[in-house]
Amino acid sequence: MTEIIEVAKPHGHACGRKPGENYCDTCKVRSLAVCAALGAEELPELDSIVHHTRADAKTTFIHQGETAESVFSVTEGVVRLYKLLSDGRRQIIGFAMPGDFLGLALHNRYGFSADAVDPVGLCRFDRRDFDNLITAKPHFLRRLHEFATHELVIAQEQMTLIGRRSAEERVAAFLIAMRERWARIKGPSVTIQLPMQRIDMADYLGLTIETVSRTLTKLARDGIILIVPEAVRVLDEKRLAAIARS
Amino acid sequence: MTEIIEVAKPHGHACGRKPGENYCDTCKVRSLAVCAALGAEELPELDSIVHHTRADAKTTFIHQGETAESVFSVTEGVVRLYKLLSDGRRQIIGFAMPGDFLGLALHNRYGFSADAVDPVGLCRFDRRDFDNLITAKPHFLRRLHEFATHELVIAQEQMTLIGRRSAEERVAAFLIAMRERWARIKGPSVTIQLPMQRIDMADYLGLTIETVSRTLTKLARDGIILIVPEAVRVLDEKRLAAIARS
DNA sequence: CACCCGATTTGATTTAGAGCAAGGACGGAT
DNA sequence: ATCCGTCCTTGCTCTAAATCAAATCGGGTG
Repeated sequence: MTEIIEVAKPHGHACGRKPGENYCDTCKVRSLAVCAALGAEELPELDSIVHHTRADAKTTFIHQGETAESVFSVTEGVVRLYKLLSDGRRQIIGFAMPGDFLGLALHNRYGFSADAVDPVGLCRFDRRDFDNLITAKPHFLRRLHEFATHELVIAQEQMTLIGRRSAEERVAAFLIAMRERWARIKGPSVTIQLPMQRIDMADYLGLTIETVSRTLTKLARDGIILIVPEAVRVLDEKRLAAIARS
Repeated sequence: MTEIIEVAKPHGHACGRKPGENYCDTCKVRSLAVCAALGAEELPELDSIVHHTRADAKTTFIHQGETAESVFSVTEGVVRLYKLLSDGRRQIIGFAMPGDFLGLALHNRYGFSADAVDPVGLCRFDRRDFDNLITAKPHFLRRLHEFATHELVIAQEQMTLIGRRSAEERVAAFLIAMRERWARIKGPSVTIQLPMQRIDMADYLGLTIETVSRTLTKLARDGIILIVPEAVRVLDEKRLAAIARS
């Protein structure tokens, strides 16, 4: 029942805030997020409808089937998005990271649930407000559309991964994808942060926790990676990529 | 090497065509397609950039990896969209039917191939022209974005289907999905047209041809469906839905 | 009509990964 | 330091679906 915590704003919108003084100005992930479509002069408009919130690790802040009243942009931390079947089987449809937008794939109700893997920072938008912004700013809609088509590309690649590739290929491809995503946010590194649990990787890759564990162990035994807490270190980039490419 | 055939237009755009006289006016699937976003007075603009084409059964008209110079709207027939791995494994990422749009999930190059399952009618647009139209008409972009988010919802459901459901559940869900799609186009029917081959269903569902065949045979033996050439007849809707729902 | 060829079905066997059951590692609470 | 709970790993067994191998069906063609 834990819900997300709405962070109080030091300056209300209607108060005497000086022009240019807003959160979005100093946002570290603005250039990655949908917000990058808006110029500096438009930021106050964005700032006036954004609600800065946080979600504690392990809390669910989007519930599959509920009326979709908000959309979110992730500023910090990692979110897992998943679908649940009636008998408890789960498919993780994606991990959202800083700069990612949540709320593309929805109609009136959320088609998935979302929870914080670690402590997460979010910009929440009322769907109505967000819709008005889209209508007023076609270039913003365009950016959103680019995000949607990019998500679609990722989803189709994931279908191929799950439908046609072996456990080892899936795990290797996952590691490389995570590495590239972190690189965009934090810059390149041989250490791939994996804040999610093994079961999350399994539910993302259409495998079981045991298979993921065994596969990582095998990659480590083969000298391709080194398993460390919350991460893996890449030892043999070439071979890892070769496995992922199939 | 067979390429799509560009159909000659009886009226060139620059010629003395009377206002209101264009293909889109009489298009049977306009209300289903992206084109529905444009009012009657805007149709000539659409008509001026559309190229009516056909693709014979079995011909490939989008090649994965090639520069994406066109986007398409399907007016007739069924198209299979797929990704190929270097060793020949194939994942069909979707079947496009009349009203569907091809060209959402692309950047500079096509990320998938497409070929005609049966004879297909297509509206082809030059990407540049299409882009100009989008820029000029925000409501058209909006419609396109709705198509993209809808595709994304479908893709995420497919991920769940492939990643977490049994062969029988996959086949049952596929049959029901096909039935609903035909219903939108042609109206409801107990006969589900299946113009694609077993191997296409298999590659769509992440299974093998033998498993698809056996599963259909089992559904038929259980009195849930009747297998007929190019289609199946639904005999027990309730049980079919129950299997698909999991 | 007989033949051919591709698609599909069916049967027999194998296997990748699932499922089950212990251990082990690690972090937080007492 | 010890206990406890969660997560992760490992070993063993089982099974759903893959793979291999024939039939069988059906539509076109000479």
